[in-house]
Amino acid sequence: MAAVDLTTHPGHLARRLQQAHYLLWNTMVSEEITSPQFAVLNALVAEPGLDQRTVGERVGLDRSTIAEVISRLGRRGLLDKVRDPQDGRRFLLRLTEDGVRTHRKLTVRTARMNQVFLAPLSAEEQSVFFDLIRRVADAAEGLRNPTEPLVAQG
Amino acid sequence: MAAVDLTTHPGHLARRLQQAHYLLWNTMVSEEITSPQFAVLNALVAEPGLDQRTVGERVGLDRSTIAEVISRLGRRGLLDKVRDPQDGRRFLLRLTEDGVRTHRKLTVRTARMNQVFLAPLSAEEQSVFFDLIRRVADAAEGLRNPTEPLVAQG
DNA sequence: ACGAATTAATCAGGGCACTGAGTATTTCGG
DNA sequence: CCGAAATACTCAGTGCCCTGATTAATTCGT
Repeated sequence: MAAVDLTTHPGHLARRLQQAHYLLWNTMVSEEITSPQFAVLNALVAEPGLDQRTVGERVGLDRSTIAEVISRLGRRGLLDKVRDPQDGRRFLLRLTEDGVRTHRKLTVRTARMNQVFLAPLSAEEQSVFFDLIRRVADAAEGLRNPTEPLVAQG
Repeated sequence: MAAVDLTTHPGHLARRLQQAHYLLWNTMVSEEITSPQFAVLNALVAEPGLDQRTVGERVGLDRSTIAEVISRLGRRGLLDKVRDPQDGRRFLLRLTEDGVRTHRKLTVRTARMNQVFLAPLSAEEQSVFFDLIRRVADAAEGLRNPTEPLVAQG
């Protein structure tokens, strides 16, 4: 009797959206490389030689998850991991030839997939879609991440 | 050099949105009961006596995941599982007293959390947010789910 | 009535995501 | 210089999410 309507719950919608994306990715992009894995490849194309923690920060994966993802990409021979001679705690990451090739190939397919995924929305709606999700996600991230006391000094 | 901008990738945004939601849920709603678990409780408040597969359908969880979630809720004593006397393949699910109480308690907290989560958006923006996400998710689901050949027989 | 197809649930296996605890290395304070 | 704090990474544990294969029960066609 006191059941709520989940279609007005942003968390439920976010989960369903991600599931839908997962499915489409699998059929249109790759069954081997996942979307988070592609995000890591992409980060290392943009900034080769990043360490593990920073890559995680760039793509939004915590320390444990990024370790697993990188381990899988390493096993597939898509990236190399070398200890930083300057700082023995860090591992520096760099794509292999194969990693770069894979990233290039998937970039094309991903673009196609995004078009299909967003096809139900007009161009303006797509911009709004990005804007609204980004604002909600950023704000919620900010709640957890006290980015300095936020004082307006001056 | 050929790196793409992930903030224009709906899949990446969907993942970040869900992560943000996960965090907020943990701090504002419950550390014990997860959002998918709440969805299952909610489905059984609306329709007591559903079988496992149907609950999964209602909340958007596949056969394997729904089995795990239900097993956890059962272990916590929030629902009962009895074999359907009419059809020995099915298990009929029903919340316990404790399950109903838990659902009621979390319903209140969830509403509060949704307000905080959506606070960055105006009321109209929130409607648009729901509408756009729902349309994209539904369309993508439809791609995978050929809802009958769609013939207009006359 | 009886074998074949269908259906509900389970199991094995891979991947994502988080927390808390532990290890190794560097940095900082006295 | 040396011990304490900070930092990068690893490990153990829990939970979500999917696929493909298997098992048990029902239904359907002949």
